[in-house]
Amino acid sequence: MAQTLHNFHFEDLLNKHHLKKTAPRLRVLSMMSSRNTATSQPDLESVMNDIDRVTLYRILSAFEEKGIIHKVFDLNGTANYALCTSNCDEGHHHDEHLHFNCTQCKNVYCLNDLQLPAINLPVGFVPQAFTLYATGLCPKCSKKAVKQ
Amino acid sequence: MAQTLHNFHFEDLLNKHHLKKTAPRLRVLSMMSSRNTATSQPDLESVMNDIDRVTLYRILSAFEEKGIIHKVFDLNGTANYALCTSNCDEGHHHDEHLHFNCTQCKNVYCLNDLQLPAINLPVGFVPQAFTLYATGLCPKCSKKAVKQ
DNA sequence: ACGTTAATTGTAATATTGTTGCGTTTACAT
DNA sequence: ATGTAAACGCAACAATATTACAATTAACGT
Ligand SMILES: [Mn+2]
Ligand SMILES: [Mn+2]
Ligand SMILES: [Zn+2]
Ligand SMILES: [Zn+2]
Repeated sequence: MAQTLHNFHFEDLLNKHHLKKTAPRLRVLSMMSSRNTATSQPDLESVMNDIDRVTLYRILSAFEEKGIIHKVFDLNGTANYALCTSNCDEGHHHDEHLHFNCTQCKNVYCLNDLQLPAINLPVGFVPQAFTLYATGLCPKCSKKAVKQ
Repeated sequence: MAQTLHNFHFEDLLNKHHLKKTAPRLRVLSMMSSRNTATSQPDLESVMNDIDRVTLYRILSAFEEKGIIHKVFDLNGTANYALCTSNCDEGHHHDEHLHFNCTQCKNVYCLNDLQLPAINLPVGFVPQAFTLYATGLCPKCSKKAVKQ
């Protein structure tokens, strides 16, 4: 998100979901909103190395359950987390956008604006949610590739 | 695959890729071809508990590299493996089909016949491959749901 | 302000998944 | 039959995730 988000936004967000405003939670929200790509669990852990690992896992699963963030696995099966932009409710996510995983920088981009085309499944399959994944080069890495 | 595949098919397959025909490899191929869903790493490990874990990992990554199988992460980030049906080459996969993950039985189905619609990405993103994921109820589980 | 309490965090222990190094075995080409 | 590279088994380790429980603290009513 290029937009600067302020702490009281996060505090409101936590309030709304009946979650206590704690330092670790605010820091996680702040870190994730300061990036334009999803944040991997290893990243989160190394940046917030003063916060206990278990606490981080609990914060992440609480946020995910409340519909504040959503989880995406990248090419290597690593968990990445990004703020939900759509109005995701407790237990019901609506993050049916494209996830672009750059093979160079490994970043995962949420392309929220890209709406999925209609899919019709074989008989018997009852879909609940779709996600489209793409791999390739992100704008930064494709630019670099041209220069060389 | 409902079709019964015979051992000599697997032996030919291994030959083609310059892989030695060993008992563990043949058993992995046999197990995977006997199922109509992808096989999870935990499943593989518990069924083949007499084969060393490391050997299984090495077989899986060799097969994946050769384009014999492809890897899919399910909802929980667990690795699942399925035989490639498209002509996948060494290092180049073409498994751009839909992966359906049943929320009930947790099985991952490769819906090979379902071709992906065209997607146009924002400027700068250079795609290499796409995968479409869906979650929901598979035919078996949706049938059970109706009965209750 | 202050005390109460449920929610949250920290700590330790454990489980699961995946990797690396190395010695032994074996498939297969000659 | 024999030599050899490939594959396997074993041990040790690394990374990721979960559980149980004790200590702390944010939020609430007074
Ligand atoms: Mn996303
Ligand atoms: Mn598949
Ligand atoms: Zn990139
Ligand atoms: Zn099912």
